[in-house]
Amino acid sequence: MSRVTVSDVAAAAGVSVATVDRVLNGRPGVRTQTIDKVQEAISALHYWPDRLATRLARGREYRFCAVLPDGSNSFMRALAEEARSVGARMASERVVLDLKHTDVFDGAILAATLETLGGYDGVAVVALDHPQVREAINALVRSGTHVVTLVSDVPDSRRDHYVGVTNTAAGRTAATLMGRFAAGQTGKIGLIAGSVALRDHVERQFGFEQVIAAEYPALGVLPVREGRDQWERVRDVTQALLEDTPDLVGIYNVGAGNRGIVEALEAAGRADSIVFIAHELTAYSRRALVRGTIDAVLNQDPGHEMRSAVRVLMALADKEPIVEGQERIRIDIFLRDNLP
Amino acid sequence: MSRVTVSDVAAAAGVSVATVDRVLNGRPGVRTQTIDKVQEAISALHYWPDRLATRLARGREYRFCAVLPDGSNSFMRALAEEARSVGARMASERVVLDLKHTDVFDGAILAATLETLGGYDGVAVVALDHPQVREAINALVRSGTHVVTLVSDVPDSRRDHYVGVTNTAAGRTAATLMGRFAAGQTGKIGLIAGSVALRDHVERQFGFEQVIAAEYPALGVLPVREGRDQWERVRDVTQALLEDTPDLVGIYNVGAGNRGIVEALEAAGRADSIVFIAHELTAYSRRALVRGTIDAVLNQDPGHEMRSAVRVLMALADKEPIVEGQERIRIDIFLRDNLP
DNA sequence: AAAGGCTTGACGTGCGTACCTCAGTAATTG
DNA sequence: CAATTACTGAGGTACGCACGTCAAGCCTTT
Repeated sequence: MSRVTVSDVAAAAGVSVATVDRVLNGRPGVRTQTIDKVQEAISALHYWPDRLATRLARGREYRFCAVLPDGSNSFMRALAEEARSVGARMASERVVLDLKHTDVFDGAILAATLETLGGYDGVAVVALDHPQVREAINALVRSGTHVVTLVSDVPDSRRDHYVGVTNTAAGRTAATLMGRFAAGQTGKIGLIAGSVALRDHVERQFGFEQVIAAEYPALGVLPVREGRDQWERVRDVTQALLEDTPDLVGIYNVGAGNRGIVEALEAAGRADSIVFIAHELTAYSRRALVRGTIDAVLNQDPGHEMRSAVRVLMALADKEPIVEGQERIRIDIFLRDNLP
Repeated sequence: MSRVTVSDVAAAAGVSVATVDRVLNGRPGVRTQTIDKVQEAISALHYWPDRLATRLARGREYRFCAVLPDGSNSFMRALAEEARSVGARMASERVVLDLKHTDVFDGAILAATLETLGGYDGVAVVALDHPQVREAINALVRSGTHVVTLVSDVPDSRRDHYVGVTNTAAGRTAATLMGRFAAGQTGKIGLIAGSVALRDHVERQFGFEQVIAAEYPALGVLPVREGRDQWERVRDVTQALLEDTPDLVGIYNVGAGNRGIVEALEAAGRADSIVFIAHELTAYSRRALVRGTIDAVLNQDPGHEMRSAVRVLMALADKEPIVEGQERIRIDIFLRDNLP
C-alpha cells in the first residue's frame, strides 16, 4: 500500500518521468495524445502528488500579510495577537505572516496601504467597504496577490474569500435572544452602534430590526445611537437612553464599548431588569456576563478567523480546494454557562 | 532571511552536521559538552527543523483508526462521513485513516476491538466509560499507540486527549436557555435521555438540574425518562409525559431521538407552548427548529471533532504541542437565526 | 534531401532532513 | 604504554518532486 509516485505513473503510461512531469506541471512540448495517456495512468493508479515533497521541492515561501486597524479595541487586539501566534507556528511550514496596522476607517489610507502589498502572495484585510478600497483590492487580485477580507467584507470586490460571520444573521440571532429573554414584557429596545458607516454594524442592525418587527410586536426598537466604539461615549449615550426611555426593556450593542453600557446599567441599578445583548467576548464582557449584567454575548472567534484566513490563503496559493465546513465562521452564542 | 538549516547550526557550533543530527535526534555518542555547544547554536540561530523535510525524510505514514458505534443515529453517521472525508483529504499528507464500526455500548466488545488496534499510530474512539474499555485504552497507550477519546470521555484512563464538549457545561447551558425561554412561567420540565448508563447523558443531566435548582425555583425537573435514543420509543415516552403532567412547560432531550418528541408535541398541539431544547443539529432537528417546535439546539460539530482528533493524533505522533484554542470543541447554540 | 520544428527520453541537481557506514582522533582503562 | 572505548567527521543514500539541459528521434516543409 505504499505511495504511488511519478515513476509508477510513467511506467504505467509507457513514458518517461520527464514527460509525466511536463504533463503534471503544464509545461509545453507534449502531444495531446500523450497527455491523455498520462492522465489515464494517473487516474487508474489514483496518483496524487505528495504535498510535502511538492512544497519542499518548490522551495517557495508563502508570504502573507494581515492588515488590521491601528485603533485598538479588544477584539482587534486579540486578532493581532492571534496573527502573531499563527505566524510563529507556521514559520516551520515556510509561511511568513507579516502584520500591518493602518487606519482601516479611512478609505484613502487603507487603499494606499493595500497598494504597497503587491509583493505578497496573499493579503488578509479588515476592510472598509469603500470605492477606493474596492479598487485597491481588485488591483491586488489582478496583480496575482490573493485577497481575503476579514471580519468585514467588501462583497462586490474581486476578493477571493470572506472570512467572517454573516452579520445580518448575527443581528437576527440577537433579536431572537432579546425577544425570548424579554418574553412577556412590553417596551422599547435601545440599539447602540459604533458608526452607521460600518457595513457590519448596519447589517446587524438590519437583521435585528427585521426579526423584532416580525416576531415580537410587543417590543419596539428605538433609533440607533452612535457610540463610536469608545466606552466613555457609549456610557453617556446609555445614560441618556435610560433617562429618555422609562419603558426600556433591552439594549443591543452592535459594536464595541460594552464597558460603557455595563457601567451605566450598574450605576442606574438596572443591570438585572434590562436585557443586554452584546458582541465580542473579551475579558471585560466575560466578567459582565458571569455577573449577569450582560445576558448573552455573540462572538466571532478571532483565533478561528485568523487561522482560517491563513489556511484559505495557502489553499489559494496552492490552487487547492477550500474545505467549506472548516472555514465557515460561526456566530458563537455565549451564556455564562458555556464560556470557553 | 532564508531558512536556517542543520549545516548552519553545524558551522556555528563548530561541529559537523552528523553531530548536530545526533543531538537533534537524541542518538548516542555525543559528549554532554558538545551537546551544549550545539544547543546553544540552535537557540542562537533560532533553528527550527523544517516540518516538510522532516516528514519527507522520515517517510513514515501515520496510520490512524477511528472507532465509531455501529448503531447509527444521525450524529454518528455524520461523524463517520466526516472521517471518510478527512481521510480522503489527508491521503496526500501521508495519513491513513481507517474507520471501524463496533458496538461501543458493550464494554467487552469495544475492549476486544481496541485490543486489535495495536498496529496503529493513533486511535480515536467514541468510548464507553467501562473498566474493560479503560484497561484496553491503557494497554494501547502503553504499547505506544496514542489514544484520543471522541465525544464521550474515559477520564481516568491514560488516553492522551479528549476531543469533545464538556457535557456538564452543555447541561447548564440548556438549563439557562430553558429558564429564560420559560420566563415567568411556573411548572415542570421533562428530561429525556438515551440511557443513564452513558456518561455524557448523565453529565448533561447533572449540569441541567444543578442550574434549574439554583436559578429557576419556579421550575421543577421531573425524573429522567429513558428513550434509548430510538425515536419511536421517545415518542411514546413523550406522550406519557404530556398526559401525566398538566403543568409541563419544557422538555430537555439529553440524547438522540428528537423526532419522537417533535411528533408527540405536534400531535398534541403543544409545539408552541412547550419549550423544547434538543441536542445535535441534523436535517430533522434543523427543520423542527425553523418550524419553531424545537426552540434551541445544542450542537457539537462532528466535522470539527473529527478534524481535531486527527490533528491531535498527528501532533502526538510528531511530539509537537497541541494548539489548545484550535482543538477546544465548543458547545454551539443554534437558534433558527444562526443556522449554518 | 536537407533544414527546421516538435516531442520525448535520459540524466543531473536541489529542497532539508534522516539515517547509515567507515575512518580517524581523543580520552580512558588496565 | 598499548589496548580499548568514546567521540567526531566525512560522505553517501533516500524521501518525492520540480526544474533544467542535452541529445535523439520523428515529422513537416521547401
